[in-house]
Amino acid sequence: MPTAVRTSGKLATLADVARLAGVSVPTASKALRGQGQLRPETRQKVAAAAEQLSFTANPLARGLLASRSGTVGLVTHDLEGRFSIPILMGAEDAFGLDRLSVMLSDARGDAIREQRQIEALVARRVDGIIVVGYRSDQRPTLGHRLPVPVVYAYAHSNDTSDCSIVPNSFLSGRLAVEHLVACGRTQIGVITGDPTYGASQERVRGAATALKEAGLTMVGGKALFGAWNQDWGRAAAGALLDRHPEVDSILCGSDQLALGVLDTLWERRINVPQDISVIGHDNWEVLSAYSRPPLTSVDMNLEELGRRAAARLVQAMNGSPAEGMEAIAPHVVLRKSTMPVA
Amino acid sequence: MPTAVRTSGKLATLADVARLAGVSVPTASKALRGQGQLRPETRQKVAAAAEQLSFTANPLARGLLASRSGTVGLVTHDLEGRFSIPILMGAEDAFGLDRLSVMLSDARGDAIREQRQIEALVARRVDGIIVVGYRSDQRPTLGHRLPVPVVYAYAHSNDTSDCSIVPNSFLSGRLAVEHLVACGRTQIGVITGDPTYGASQERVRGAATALKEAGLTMVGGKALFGAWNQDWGRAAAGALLDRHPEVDSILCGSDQLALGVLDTLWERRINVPQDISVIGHDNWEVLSAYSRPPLTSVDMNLEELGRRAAARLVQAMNGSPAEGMEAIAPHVVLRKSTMPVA
DNA sequence: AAGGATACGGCAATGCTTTGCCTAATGCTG
DNA sequence: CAGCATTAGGCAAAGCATTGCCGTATCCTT
Repeated sequence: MPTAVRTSGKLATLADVARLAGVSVPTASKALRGQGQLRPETRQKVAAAAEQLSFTANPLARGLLASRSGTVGLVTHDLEGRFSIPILMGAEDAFGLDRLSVMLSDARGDAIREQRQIEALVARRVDGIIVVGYRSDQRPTLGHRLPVPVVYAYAHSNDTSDCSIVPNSFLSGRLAVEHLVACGRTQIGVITGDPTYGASQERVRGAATALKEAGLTMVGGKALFGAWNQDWGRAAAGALLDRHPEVDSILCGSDQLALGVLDTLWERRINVPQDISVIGHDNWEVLSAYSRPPLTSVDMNLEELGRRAAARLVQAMNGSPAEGMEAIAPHVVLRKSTMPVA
Repeated sequence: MPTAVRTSGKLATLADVARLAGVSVPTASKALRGQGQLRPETRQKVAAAAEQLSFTANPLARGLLASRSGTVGLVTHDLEGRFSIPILMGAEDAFGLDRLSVMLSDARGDAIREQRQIEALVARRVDGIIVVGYRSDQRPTLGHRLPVPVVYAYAHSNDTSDCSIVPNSFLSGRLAVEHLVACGRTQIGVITGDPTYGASQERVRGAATALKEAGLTMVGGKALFGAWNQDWGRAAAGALLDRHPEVDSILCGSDQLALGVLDTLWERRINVPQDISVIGHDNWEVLSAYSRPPLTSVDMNLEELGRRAAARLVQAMNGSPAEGMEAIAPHVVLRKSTMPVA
């Protein structure tokens, strides 16, 4: 009997176990949970019976008694997108260690929908909720009237007394520049997306700070803001090259932008990474690993972010809620689009 | 009091509602569920009380009694990948938030892990399970000894008495060819990925069938199998062009392959779509929508697949399990990489 | 051998909702 | 006005696991 799941009809209850072991139900419970005063031999008898019947305590009954369901809700806004998924994986991972199950729901960027999802999760008696935003930016708090703790991930709550876990975008920009500087690049241009994104601005600030520390300035004096797609990457790269042919490296706010930049460089027969090095952001493997050349990119460590969020939530569920914002440090993933000057 | 979630302490129980309404607990229950013989005025009194306290029945207690938890498990193998997510969204959609919640777990392609996840879900008393494969291919059944119904999505079970919902890969290949033929293309080459993928073979079969019906043959006589990445797309396109310069269209087994093909065509200054039309598979927006030119692609309708899987599971949970494999029809998403010959 | 201490394990209650059954009250009919 | 048919709503049990409390059996001590 190798598989543990072998029941085909109803699942065994503790009463079945107790009967088989020849003890009362409470005794069986104590035996399995290591409680009470029982002879070791009794415990073993019960354990054997439980094993034989593949018994697992009904979490509904257990939860009813403990006023804990052992489940957490995860509300996301970006399920088809790039960012929720690693966060979700990290969270699932971390919750698994605490024997918590994740109830998933996708609000698809709709606040009304989100409200309904939250209500549904609360109605389901989840013990806590993680809300994953669809952009790394501020978002409205859910308030403090919910009966369970909430942790905000990726997007942070506008209420500083909430607990939020976010990527360290400032550091992302800084690390990218530091990498380029380490490669001996001195003429660094910055192309990024929608300027209304706080993360975008933060990265640029981080980059600017690092440049200043290195005694450099951004080529063109400022970052080129636009849209988060390949087309803008192409266009912006063209403009940058036309106006500032001295540029020797380009820092991009996303991998998609970087792909667009690579397109333009390719078109103009400019060698990457020798003549111009390119670094992206997000490290979206499918884009970065197979581009030509494969793209060096700043990884936000989203799985770690998910794990942290889960850990914070568990903490809060155990009565020690955390406050404020915690930023997860990114790291640079080296590929072939950057290299030291010859 | 606009928000429905306003509780800050413990959630109201039915006893609270009953007390407020001045009736007994069972009466309150009947009133809210539309059961029993009650005066309309009593029902309203109870309804008002419930509303005032934002009462929702504790699903743990309810589930305990009904032997139904109101949750379904979703085991995926491809959380970071492309395919699970739309399926998951479709399923979530179909279950509806008030009725069934989705418990997510990611087995990451590991059979042992999967086994554990399934056990955990069963231990949680889910009412049913959807297993999403990581490739559209055959996979081993979980057997029939589980206490809850299982539906296989994307990958089908090797046991035909299981219920599986899969993409119609044959039709994918056929539709792609039909589209190219409708564009007046007659020299159609086929580039695809790993030949061990059943879906890959199926698509090629579908394409071959459609070609035959149109009185055509595949350029080079057979499909070029390789790997599922951009590099192979580039290489295979190069080989195809070298050996068969007459080719006027290329059918690719994935969008990534198609991007590689576009690279090579671009490099050789061949006009897409005029000189050679390119069609991809999977319709992965981030890749297909921003390539140059944007890529026409066959969409597997994965959300629909998820919805169907959910519907089948609900059916099975209600006592009418379905058997066998159901295939979801794909559709072609037109973009700029294909056009009629001038 | 008798008294007390200790080890062992059972009883009952708890958490919350649902449903079948039964009683009390109301209304109607002759 | 008496008696039966309805109607309204309460009581109790069930579903399952957990835990505090208490009784009993065992053992030790003197």
